[in-house]
Amino acid sequence: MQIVDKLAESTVQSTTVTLTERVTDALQHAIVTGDLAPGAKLNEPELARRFGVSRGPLREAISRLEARRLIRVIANAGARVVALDTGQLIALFETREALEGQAARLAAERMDTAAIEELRLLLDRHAAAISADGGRAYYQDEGDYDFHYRIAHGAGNPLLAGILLDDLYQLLRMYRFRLSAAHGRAEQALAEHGQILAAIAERDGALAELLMRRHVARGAARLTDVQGQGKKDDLSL
Amino acid sequence: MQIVDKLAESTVQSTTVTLTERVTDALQHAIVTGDLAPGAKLNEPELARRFGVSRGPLREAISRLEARRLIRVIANAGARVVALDTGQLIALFETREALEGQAARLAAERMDTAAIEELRLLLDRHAAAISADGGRAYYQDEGDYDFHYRIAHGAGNPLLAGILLDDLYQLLRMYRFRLSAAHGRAEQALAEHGQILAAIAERDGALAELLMRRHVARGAARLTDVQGQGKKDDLSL
DNA sequence: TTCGGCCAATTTGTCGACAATCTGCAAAGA
DNA sequence: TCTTTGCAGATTGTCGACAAATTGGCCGAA
Repeated sequence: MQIVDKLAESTVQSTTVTLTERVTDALQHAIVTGDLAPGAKLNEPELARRFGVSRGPLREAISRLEARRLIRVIANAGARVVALDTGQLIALFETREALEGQAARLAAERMDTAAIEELRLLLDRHAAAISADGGRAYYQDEGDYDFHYRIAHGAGNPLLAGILLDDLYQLLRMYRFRLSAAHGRAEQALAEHGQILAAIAERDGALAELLMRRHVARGAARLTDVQGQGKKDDLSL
Repeated sequence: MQIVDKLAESTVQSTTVTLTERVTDALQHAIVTGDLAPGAKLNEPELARRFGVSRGPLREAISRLEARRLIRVIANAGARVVALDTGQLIALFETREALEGQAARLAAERMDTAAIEELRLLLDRHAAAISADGGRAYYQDEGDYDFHYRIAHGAGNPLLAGILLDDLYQLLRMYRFRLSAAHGRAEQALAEHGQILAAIAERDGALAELLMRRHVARGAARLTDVQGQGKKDDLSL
């Protein structure tokens, strides 16, 4: 916090990007990466100076990130970065399990064969990356959500995709960032993706949903295993 | 829009309610009831005059209602009340099906016996109201969500409840208001509530989930039946 | 008649100042 | 010494003005 964080310049000159959008992105990044720590009090004048804008767009950014559950605002008392704890992590995965299971079911009903084939190629690329990495981790970057992102969109339900990808995704990233999950079992995760895709390709919605729900629940177990090696509840390390 | 809409005064003097919160409530009400029609352009100076506040809190209210999916904002072009259509209605119910099914499952695991008994009494009250009304409709007011509200809370997952009750509830109310659903089959709906509750009381999460998902899906069918009697896609009547 | 360009009016985004509320510290009282 | 109260400073909420972007209407050219 010593220099003014330069807001990202738009690389597409034909679309207008507001300061609020830029501050939202920058603030989100600072939160997800832990630069602004979980539970930390957010000071408006200070952050406005940091990002080089007035308090107006900064307040709007805070409000947007509140909607994404990264920030909690109490009227007249201020805003804080959301605190992380095991209970919330479990709640997040229970919620995602339901939504991603439904997304997989709907994808089995609605995804066209071209998109399914693209997804198969995507998993091939994942497999190659895992081999190159010696099978230690399943890094997808946005790609961990590239598969899930594709399924969420393939479900053909914009509301469902919006909740998963706009409302919950950044909170999940926050946990993943904090837990530095080297997922282990990369081949297993990839195999699960493959099974889900096979069920979708066979248009078996019930099976796709069941497999996806298991997959998400196993992801929860892996993350809580990592977390179990430290303090049980407080992730504010 | 001839007089200034008086913002509701707080009846609890010990807590401070911001203008933004008041404007959010008033604007939400105007949208859900159709006073501000689906698809309508929102004019900031006009609405600020209407509610007797400056544009700042009005903009904050708009942003909050965007998070609740009642408003769609395009940067530099303005905000509109969300348009309603069959596709979105179906998307809403598919999403609720997944979430409410999960809520029922979790409630079966976690709800304590006192809360279950209260819910049983609640259904008794619902039954009495239906009898008094000659069985024509299952009016619950907030009570249609009194049962669902209770289940969502009984699930013990604040994130899941938040999505259902904060993020999606008002959009659902908007559809219900518009479709004026006399649900018909009041006894059937009540019976389904009863079956869900019985499964929860028996701690049978899988059954509770299945029954709840069916119940929500049937609700979708009823609403689309009502809507099917008018224009197929456009609910902007 | 239709389409494109230009301009003025309006709306949306942002700014900085003022009002309202909260928080922390110091002093006084028990 | 501990607790309570009051006050000052800081922060949050709101206001109105200015800047930036959009929209609609009119005019001219094809």
